Amino acid sequence: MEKTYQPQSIETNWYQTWENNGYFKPSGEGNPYCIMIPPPNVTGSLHMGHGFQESIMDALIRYHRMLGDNTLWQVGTDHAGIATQMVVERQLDAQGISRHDLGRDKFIEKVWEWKEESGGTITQQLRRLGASPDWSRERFTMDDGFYKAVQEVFIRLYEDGLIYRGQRLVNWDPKLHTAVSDLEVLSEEEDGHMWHFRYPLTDGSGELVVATTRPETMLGDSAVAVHPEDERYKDMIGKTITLPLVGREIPIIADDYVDMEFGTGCVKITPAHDFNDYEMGQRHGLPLYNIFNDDAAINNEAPVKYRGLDRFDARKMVVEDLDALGLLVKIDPHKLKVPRGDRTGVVIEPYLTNQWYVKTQPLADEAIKAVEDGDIEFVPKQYENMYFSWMRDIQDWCISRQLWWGHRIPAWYDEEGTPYVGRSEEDVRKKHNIPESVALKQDDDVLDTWFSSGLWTFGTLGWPEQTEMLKTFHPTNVLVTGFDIIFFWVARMIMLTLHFKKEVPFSTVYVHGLVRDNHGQKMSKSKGNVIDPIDLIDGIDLESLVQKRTAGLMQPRMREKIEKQTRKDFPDGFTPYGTDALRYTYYSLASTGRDINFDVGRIEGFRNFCNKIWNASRYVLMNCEVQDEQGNRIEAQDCGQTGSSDYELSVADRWIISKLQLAEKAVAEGIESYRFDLASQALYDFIWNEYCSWYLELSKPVLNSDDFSAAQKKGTRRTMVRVLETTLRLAHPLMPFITEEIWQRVKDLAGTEGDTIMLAAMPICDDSLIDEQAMADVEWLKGVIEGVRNIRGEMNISPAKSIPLYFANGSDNDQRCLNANTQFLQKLASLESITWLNAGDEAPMSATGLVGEMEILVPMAGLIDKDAESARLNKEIDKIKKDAQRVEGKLNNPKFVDKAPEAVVQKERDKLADMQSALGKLEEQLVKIAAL
RNA sequence: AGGACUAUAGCUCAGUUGGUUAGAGCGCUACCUUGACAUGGUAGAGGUCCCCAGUUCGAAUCUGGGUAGUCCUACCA
Repeated sequence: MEKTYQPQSIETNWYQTWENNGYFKPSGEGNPYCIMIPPPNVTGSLHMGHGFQESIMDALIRYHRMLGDNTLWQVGTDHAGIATQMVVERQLDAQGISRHDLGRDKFIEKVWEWKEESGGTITQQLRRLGASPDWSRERFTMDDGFYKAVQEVFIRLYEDGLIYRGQRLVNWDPKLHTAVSDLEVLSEEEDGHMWHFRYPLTDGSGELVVATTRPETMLGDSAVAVHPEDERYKDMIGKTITLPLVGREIPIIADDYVDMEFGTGCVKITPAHDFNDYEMGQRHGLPLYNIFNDDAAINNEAPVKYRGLDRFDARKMVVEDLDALGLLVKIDPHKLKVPRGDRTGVVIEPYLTNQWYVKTQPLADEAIKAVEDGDIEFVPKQYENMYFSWMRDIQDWCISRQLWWGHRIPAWYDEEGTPYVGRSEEDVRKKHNIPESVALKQDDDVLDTWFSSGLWTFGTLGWPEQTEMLKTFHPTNVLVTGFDIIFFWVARMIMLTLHFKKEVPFSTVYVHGLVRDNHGQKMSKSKGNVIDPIDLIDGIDLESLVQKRTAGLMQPRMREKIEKQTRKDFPDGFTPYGTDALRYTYYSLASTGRDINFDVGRIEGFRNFCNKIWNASRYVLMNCEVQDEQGNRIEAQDCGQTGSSDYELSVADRWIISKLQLAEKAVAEGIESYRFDLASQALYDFIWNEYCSWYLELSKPVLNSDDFSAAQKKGTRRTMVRVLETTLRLAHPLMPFITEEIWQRVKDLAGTEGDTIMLAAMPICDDSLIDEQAMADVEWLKGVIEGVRNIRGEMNISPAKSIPLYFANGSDNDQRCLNANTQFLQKLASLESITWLNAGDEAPMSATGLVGEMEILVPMAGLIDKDAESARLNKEIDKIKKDAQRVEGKLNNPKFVDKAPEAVVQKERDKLADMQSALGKLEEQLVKIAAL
């Protein structure tokens, strides 16, 4: 074994082996356990959020697999309609080709080509993380099976009356020329203006002043509204306005919706271009004047002068023209929320079109009930509120998209535009008796990507066929996801699955937080703070990192800033930390679903942890094997065969076995409650602070001294290697690579068999192996050693210097412990001699420490400076005094003594007695020292 | 506007049903190349648990009110 842990040399090999041997497939035995991967975009690449999410899923999967469950991690990718189409369009754009030049079929061919070419990126990156899904079952949301499922779902929903086609306002993306759902629109506050215009009454009796943030829409006004109670305008209700620039005569109407306090109290109403106005238009039977075309440029409904103008140019011209007519009152600066497409960033228009909708209310009712009844549980719980509030106020879901890449809508139109829904043109003709003479044309639109991903849990398992996989693994156990797609995906999966499967898609939704940078900032390309998980695994030099972060940035100023920041934050780039360290970092930060701030400093600590495990294993092997000079095994030593009894277990052996049980319990509890931070913490603590720091140190005197028998040595070797082997299995779900690498070398020494640690048994806490006496005895030993080390440390006694140690005021138990642990003490505290003082024995002048009631003494002669020891004692005395005062105060308070439970009071009394006794001893000692 | 969440060591975070001497990792200080490991060891410093009030014998923990931050939902032209 190498002297230090080198992750890159072991990771890819093991992954290959696992995958090639089919270890990721369900075993076919045991309780089913299934997780569906949230399918990443097929053309995407791995970011920190994926890394976090996949690491969590992989830990759960590996844990359950090792528990013996029939474990399936279903993997696949999403066709991601808009995102993918945009990527390919951008590429074509670079060659000066538009998708319209190619035509639909050719374009789609191009997208498939692109998918073949780059679709493997993310799945390869998933492998680098050590993820263990069943790749043989990999799916794609546009593969044949999914096509069938999507069709079936659409048709059945249509037949159930839950899908309809309707004309209404939608969110229109003028760049993509498609409708998008409410969720795909992001509204941010931006600086804008409020324009005030005069609208003259037709009869010349006066005018109204309206305020608007969107002057160009006045070309489509069909009314002006005021509040019915508004005294200022009461008389004008029912009169008409002659709309400037257009010349249309439009009514002044009264509606409660108008806020008298806001602006002038008069609202221009443009039903075709505003959601609220649309509603009002419906209430008052107002006509709709659609003044835009698909590009959001002015169409022929508007006066000739404005036709063909872009909406923003039109705005300018309208304002200028109104000003020229003396109708512009004023322009105020105004902050307003501007709706933008989440993909394109352009301003979204409310636009009147025909679209397909899912009637969500009936589906949502069931979906709410499933969570209310506890059939689905969110972890953490508070996300259920978010879910409920959205579901209870859900709008119909616009599912058609005017894109080319996606699932084509299974609807055909005759020449009158009547839609017929069916599996194919033939099917439609048969169902509706449409003769060949009538031409049918399939709907050009495709379905919202989330419509197909909503079928993910059952679509991937073979539905609509009743497959064995479907029967075995559905409903799945847990969905691991971010809160940002609860509405997009989780809610819709629940609705669609309940409707079609009559069962929930999963029983638990584990919602994790967002991965941010170390300052709590969202990672984004434009901020230049993105960290690629692969770079953490493989390492990256500073120049490449700077290059990566600044590539493709538009503004040179940002570029400079990002470069500077990067050089400052990571002057050496990243060294290769390896997958296991990265994963461990994620786990350590995965607490209660809150966002995590990823600090690169932490990963280094866990890389060191890997190194610790590595070297501890080297030490164990060194003692359990006869090795050549390179450290290769020549032969195994006898580590106590399974079933043999020619060995003895020491207190230390029984202690570490006990501690191992507790660690097993803590890890299991952590994983099962999705507290990976607690699981990883417990494991870290056990391995580093108990196994390495104490147990392996305690093994040294046994193995290196002739004072111990062959049976004792064997007992130690046996415990050492078996605890290591068990710990590796315990750690495997969190750190798959290093554990496999080492396990292969120690398994036979520990009497274990198996081809891979992946399929070995997860260790489970055995209470009968917990030895309270052994744990107490080792605590005693640790107390004495730490006491001596404290004196050494504070007195600046060289660790190389062997010192004598005296024990005073010890009990029978202390003496028993001492006798049992003499050699350990001698070695670990580096003692030259040990002397037990009975009552009345004269003690030399010493530096002292307390272990319970017992005193340990390090003679001062030649070692200890009087002043330093006085200072040390004073420090200790002050500390205890302060604490004692507090406890005394409590006990002197009669209310406390009367009202607190007796056990609590007694505990305080005991505490005080201990402190007083300690104080007495220390003070006595201080006097002695001072008298020198 | 409504709602959720967060505030604990210099930094990133734990802290179970109110009873601890409030913890961990990193960083910091001093010492140490001892035979697994300097990606290491030993010892240590470091906290007004955001503020105020309340409940209680007792509050980091419960209640109310503030302050600051993050996020979600809905939005007034």
